[in-house]
Amino acid sequence: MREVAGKAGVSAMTVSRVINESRGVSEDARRRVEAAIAELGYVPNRLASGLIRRKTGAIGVIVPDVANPFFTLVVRGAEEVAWRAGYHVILCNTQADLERERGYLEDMLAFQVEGLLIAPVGERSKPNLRILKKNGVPFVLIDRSLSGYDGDLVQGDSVAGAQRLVEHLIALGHRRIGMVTEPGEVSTARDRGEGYRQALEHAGIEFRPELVAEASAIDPRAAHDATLALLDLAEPPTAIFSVNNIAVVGVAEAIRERGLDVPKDIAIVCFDDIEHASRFHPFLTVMAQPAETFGTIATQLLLDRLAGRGSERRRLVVLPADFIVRKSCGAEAAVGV
Amino acid sequence: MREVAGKAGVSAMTVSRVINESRGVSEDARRRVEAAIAELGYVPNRLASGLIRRKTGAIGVIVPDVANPFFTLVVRGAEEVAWRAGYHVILCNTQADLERERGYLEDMLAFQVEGLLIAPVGERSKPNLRILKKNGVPFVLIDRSLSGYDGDLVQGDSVAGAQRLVEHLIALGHRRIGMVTEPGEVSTARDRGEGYRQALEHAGIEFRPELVAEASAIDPRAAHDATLALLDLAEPPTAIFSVNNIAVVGVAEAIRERGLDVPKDIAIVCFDDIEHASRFHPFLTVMAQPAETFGTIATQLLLDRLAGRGSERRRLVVLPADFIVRKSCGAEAAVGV
DNA sequence: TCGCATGTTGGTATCGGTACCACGATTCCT
DNA sequence: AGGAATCGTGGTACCGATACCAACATGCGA
Repeated sequence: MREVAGKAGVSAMTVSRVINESRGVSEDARRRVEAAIAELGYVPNRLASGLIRRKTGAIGVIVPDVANPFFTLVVRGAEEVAWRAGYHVILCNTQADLERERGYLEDMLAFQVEGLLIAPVGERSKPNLRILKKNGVPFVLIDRSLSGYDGDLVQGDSVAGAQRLVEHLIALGHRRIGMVTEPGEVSTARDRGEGYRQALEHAGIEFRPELVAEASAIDPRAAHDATLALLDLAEPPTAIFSVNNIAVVGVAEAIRERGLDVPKDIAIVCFDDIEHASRFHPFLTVMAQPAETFGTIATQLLLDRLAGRGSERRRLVVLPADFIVRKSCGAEAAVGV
Repeated sequence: MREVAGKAGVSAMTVSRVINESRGVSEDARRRVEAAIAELGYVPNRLASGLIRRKTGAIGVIVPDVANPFFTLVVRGAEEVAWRAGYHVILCNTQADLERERGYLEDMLAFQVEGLLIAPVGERSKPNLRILKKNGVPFVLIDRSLSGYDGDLVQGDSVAGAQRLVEHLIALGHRRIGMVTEPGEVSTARDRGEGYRQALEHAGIEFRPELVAEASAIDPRAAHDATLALLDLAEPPTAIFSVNNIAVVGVAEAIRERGLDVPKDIAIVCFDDIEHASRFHPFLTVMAQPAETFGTIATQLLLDRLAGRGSERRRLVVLPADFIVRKSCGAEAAVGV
């Protein structure tokens, strides 16, 4: 920087003013400085300015798995909005591991990010979030809530969505409906289970615990194993509701392994669409969540807070999902809400 | 930090030593400092330490589209290796836009990242990379090369892979084989086109330019339009080779739109697998690239350079793809190389 | 007993910018 | 014309950590 100042025949202060486009610089001086910057290929050091201004222009996004199509889109949406607002995204992938989540949170603080978007691993993430509170860094939860959490949150309507999917199965005549779910510490899994139960109850069908198989992790393989357990019951289900798009991959593999045909032998529905898969081969009946919108809105909420425009109160955004009927249940293809 | 020092009854220097685990601190002092850190929830400021040490512990990853399953996996692989080495990943999404690419590159420099992984937009990215050279920041290209580039590079064997796919189609009796490709400024598109031509040549089939449709962008919609042009030819192709997994989504949509059946009426092959889609519904015959490995190896190369372990010469890694025969060509399913 | 190596600690300058204040030169007002 | 307001500019301290050096206590060998 001093080099630039020397070349332009001005002081470092004036260079700083030019970079930050603050007024109070003569046209003449500005031109000389800009010429010097271009010639030297000078790029200002954000660490230094961030240090004194306490603004880094970076926000952190922490998700369990970027390779999950849902979170991929969330990240893309977040990145898009952040970019427009002049912010950068530092992406962290926790692999659904609490220790890593904690490590990343601390590191984000160390990097002085101005705020965070977080899809927490689960209930046990609470102590991790407390670190944030303690350091006064604003954050917005995405997709998953935590019991007792009262901050900003963007989530889908898991209860209603799950209910709608199961009602669809019931309307097609299914009575033994299985559910493949993920660990109960994830709020969406709990909510979708609740929707599943409500649908059964409204239809006067008894809830049977043995028809709910909990996968040990958010992973197709775990869902695959859970599905096999359902299929090997004395009275296997005639339809399966998969808690999300990752699990449904394992569900399909297990069904294929048992030589069954979808939808002839068994019907499938699931939460979350599989973007490219469904365009390539529209087959699965799903509740499609507007994943990218999760990212854009959450980022918007965060940016509002950073700009001091956020209201005092918490802001809770619930995004509805689209019910898309395709072929995996044998029903006539049609689109409804 | 001074607060911690005060609480522990030592100087800031000693606190710094404890944080950095450097020796020369008594057990007694160390314990007091650690207690103070825990009690105050103190997190060291990386900006400040980065400023003086000229090490930020961050690397940048710049890709055209994180939502592309290939790059998603690349990012996951990179993040994984970086994390193990104590580095963080700052993710940038250029949307295949040159201006954004340039903006991100400058911003990464401003953030003082120690190195970069880049999948460049295309040939026109060269001036952007020159900025990096000028500032002496090491970087590794991923997936795509640039003519005349002589730095580190991790890429797939596009020529051989494409050739293998087209040979498969020829072996099944196809003679009019179309190709849906992307803009020629992307090296992989050029290489795959080359493989396509070689396969035809070896089989004594004349290369017909009208059977190659170039999509205007890396986007299913553009590929869709290009495919329609092929299907509406007086003599449409009996098979289509799609340049990648994103394009094939548009290809399939166009084929469906024309009321054709795959593989009965037309065969499809493509480069890159669609991870979740292929597990859910194994259908498409593809050359599956080890995308995650692209990320891990590229990051490893970069880390080597950062540690000064990189050799003087460029390092070029070419990863072979797996040929996976499924149902989209009507051939018997089998796995080969 | 002295000199010196070793181990522990604190002081000071510094990384590269920016906030804040001060200063001289204009311009404008009454 | 004299004073105030405005503009352009530079000087200095400082953000929070670390490199480097100096200072001190201790223990050892000669």
